[in-house]
Amino acid sequence: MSSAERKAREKEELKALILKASMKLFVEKGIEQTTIRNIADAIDYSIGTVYVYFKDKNAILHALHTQCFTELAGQFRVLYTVKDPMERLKAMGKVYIQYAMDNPDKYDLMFNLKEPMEFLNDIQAKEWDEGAATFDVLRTTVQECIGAGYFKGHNLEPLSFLIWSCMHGICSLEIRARTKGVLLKNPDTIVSDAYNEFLKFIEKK
Amino acid sequence: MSSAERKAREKEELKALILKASMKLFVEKGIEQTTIRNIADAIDYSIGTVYVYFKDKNAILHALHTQCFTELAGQFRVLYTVKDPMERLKAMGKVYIQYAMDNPDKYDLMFNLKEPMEFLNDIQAKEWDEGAATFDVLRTTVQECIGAGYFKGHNLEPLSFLIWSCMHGICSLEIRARTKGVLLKNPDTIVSDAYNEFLKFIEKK
DNA sequence: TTTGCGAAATGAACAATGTTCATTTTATTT
DNA sequence: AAATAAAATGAACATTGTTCATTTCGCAAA
Repeated sequence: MSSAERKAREKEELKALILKASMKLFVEKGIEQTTIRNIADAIDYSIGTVYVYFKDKNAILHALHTQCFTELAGQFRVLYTVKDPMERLKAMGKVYIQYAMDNPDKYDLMFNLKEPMEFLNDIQAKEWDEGAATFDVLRTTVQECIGAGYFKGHNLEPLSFLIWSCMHGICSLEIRARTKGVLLKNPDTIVSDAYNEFLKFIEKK
Repeated sequence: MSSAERKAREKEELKALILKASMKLFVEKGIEQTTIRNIADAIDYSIGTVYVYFKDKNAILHALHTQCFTELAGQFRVLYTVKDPMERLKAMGKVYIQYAMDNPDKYDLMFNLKEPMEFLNDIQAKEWDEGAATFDVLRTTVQECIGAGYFKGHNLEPLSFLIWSCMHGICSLEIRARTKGVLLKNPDTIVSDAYNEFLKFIEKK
């Protein structure tokens, strides 16, 4: 049975190789500009082989999407050591923004992916479960902040959503502005400056 | 000279017709799924004609992009009657969110458009000038709010950006969640609920 | 009315892409 | 060594954006 095991492992490895090359090309040239032929070339396999391992181009996007969410969730793990909830909340924001700024293309893939519909019905849940899990971490932290006397008069669910929206909005607008090369008075510091403004709102007891 | 004038007018009309049909198809079937042939069919002209009036598919996207920003700017015009700056700021948020919720596909077009690069160098400025102009209106309002005693200890530029980010984040996440059909505990009211949380932060003097 | 000319419209043709599948190659077992 | 299963292949197809030589049209001049 060891040969079967090796085969299974090799299959996984090739699958991972395809994903790695795809991500590289997506980041380099953009999703639209990356063709299956490009991917196949990059890993020295034929076009058909790519289709043996992934149903279609969307399946690749899909897998990378999940991968990115898992990666971000991983970044959040360091926060479990931060006991004070407000400190943790602030750190979460920093980590989130840092991830988006370090990986603008991945962030784009995570949130701005134009999903060609059918995978809605298909596997739908999986990759957004990762997103939902991350949101749970945020909600819990906000809950603890409320317990510690912050956010008086606010409601947990919409407040958590608002906080996520703020972070997402900052990252989304910044990335968009960066790739277009337009507006924004202080492009270098606007993100951290905006984040500081955000802190002034949430820190008040 | 009247025939020349009429010809010029007819050209503009056909151009507008192409844009109208394109927008309809984009909203109906999505940008990727809308082909030049579809557009040509919809207006009973040939493929080539579309290319007589627009350099390529991107030029069409581009024109619609500008059109949407102009439309949103138009919605803001009602706000000029609101004297109190904080009331105006709150109303701006409402109008912004309303526009995004009423026209999710247009909003997507405005902010999530994957621009195939060259138009970066080309006409770049134009369509984002609309965005910049809108941002100016926001900044001015925030400035007046500060003058009225709000936002003590905050800085105008990053604060304005943060406020825009909040609104954009709310709309962006909601639209994304809606088209995927996932997460969010109270999908029906989450946007207005989050907006209300937002108000609690900014209303404090 | 007829003719001529410039502008507008056309659609066949091309290159590039995602995708399929019958065939070939490779690996494993008998 | 032969047989069988698995994996890899790339030619072929449908669809797309795009181009351009050709045709059609509108209108002023003869």
